[in-house]
Amino acid sequence: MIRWIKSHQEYMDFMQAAKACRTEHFYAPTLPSPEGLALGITISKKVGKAVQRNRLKRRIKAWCIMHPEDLATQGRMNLIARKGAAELSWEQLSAELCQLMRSV
RNA sequence: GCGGGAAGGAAAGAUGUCUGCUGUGCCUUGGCACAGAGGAAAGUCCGGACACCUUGGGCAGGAUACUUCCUAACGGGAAGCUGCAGCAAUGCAGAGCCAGCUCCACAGAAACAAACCGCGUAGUCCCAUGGGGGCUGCGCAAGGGUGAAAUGGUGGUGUAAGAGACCACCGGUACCGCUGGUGACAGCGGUAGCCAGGAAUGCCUUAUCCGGUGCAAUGCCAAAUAGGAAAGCUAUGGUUAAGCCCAAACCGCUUUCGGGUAGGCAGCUUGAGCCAAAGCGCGAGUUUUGGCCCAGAGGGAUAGACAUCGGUUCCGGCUUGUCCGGGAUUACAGAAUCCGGCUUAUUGACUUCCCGCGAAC
RNA sequence: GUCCCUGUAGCUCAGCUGGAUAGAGUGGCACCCUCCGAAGGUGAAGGUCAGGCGUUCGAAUCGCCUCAGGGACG
Repeated sequence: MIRWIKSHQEYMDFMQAAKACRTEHFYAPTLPSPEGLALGITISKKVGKAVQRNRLKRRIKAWCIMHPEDLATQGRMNLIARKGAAELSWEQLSAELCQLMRSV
């Protein structure tokens, strides 16, 4: 079961993250954690306007629910979207997320 | 048919499968039922409701500006008035330079109460028949030239030369009277030479309105703790949420350092609400009656993927049309306390009305 | 939520109490200098003054409305 990170303080912990993975449109710092998997999503205003940011967040959430076999079993991760991520199609997005999760 | 102009509404998708989210209700406590973004939710350009701030007053400051009306209010809207643009439909603009100050570059004599050239004339000197020229002084706004702008135009009287100095007509301005209109104003008649500028989206004047801060307002519960330290101002002082002052009230106030907590509930959606009919009003609107309940998140839900059918457009086929196949595209954009406007963004279209020109009848 | 600032040559900025031609540095271009470069010198080009409307005789400058970018506070 995925736990979504919601508090501001927990997001600030990722400033000190040692390990990080990156692809063309995403940057994901990770932290070790004893309990199960925890995911956070960060999309800044540089990515697009409010409609595009909301749609990208919903798509990432939906992909994580549909592909639990690709995700790690434990650890904390913050998915930060970079410029251009809102223009990706569904196939491109899932391919990039697959690549990101395998490199963890 | 061509060209132009104005107004308006609706928001381009529909269905199914799988996987999910938020709220409310129900009970067997994890299932079911119902509901779940917009016309602009946006920009934050205005106006309010609501909440808090010991109190009262003044100045300062801000906003608006033809008239009447609508509205809770408005810088919004409706109907008109005047001016300008346009053949017209129509569009755009709107207090006051007879209170004071300031500015009007360059050019020009002069940019506000003006003499450079010029037109006249008195004295004097020179050449000297008439007359011409120089210097000093005075009168003159007709002509020239400059400029965006130089004191209304035409004709006459008048004069040394001229001039609204005076006269006639025309144009403007101010005032008076009558008529129409709630009013801005319009029409008619009369009087006055009054006719010496422009800029208040320059300072400003006049009239009207405005206290400040904002739902992270504010209230309650829970948790935590050190009512701590230093510096400054101190009763002719300080504070009273704001630039200043006064009154009244109160006795501490300001800055820095250090420590703690950063959870929950309410506010939070029944409202200047929406729909329909009837009445009133040219209209913006408003009154009555009946019906309805229509998002409430809090790292922020309202969806993601796939399939089918559509819309628009492009390419190909031939069986040329309510055809078949393939590709692209399917706007702008996401509630955050809530309303009333304004402004901006917007795909493909649609509806209604008006004006001009041309043709036919 | 409440506010503030900025927009001028490819880049960094002046000019902002209206006055005509919008400047400076730097970069790019051409030429000179040198055996060749660098440095230096000379010359020309390059602008919708973010956009629109208005005020004025005249607007980069004043007023209003938009657009874009950046920032502050709790």
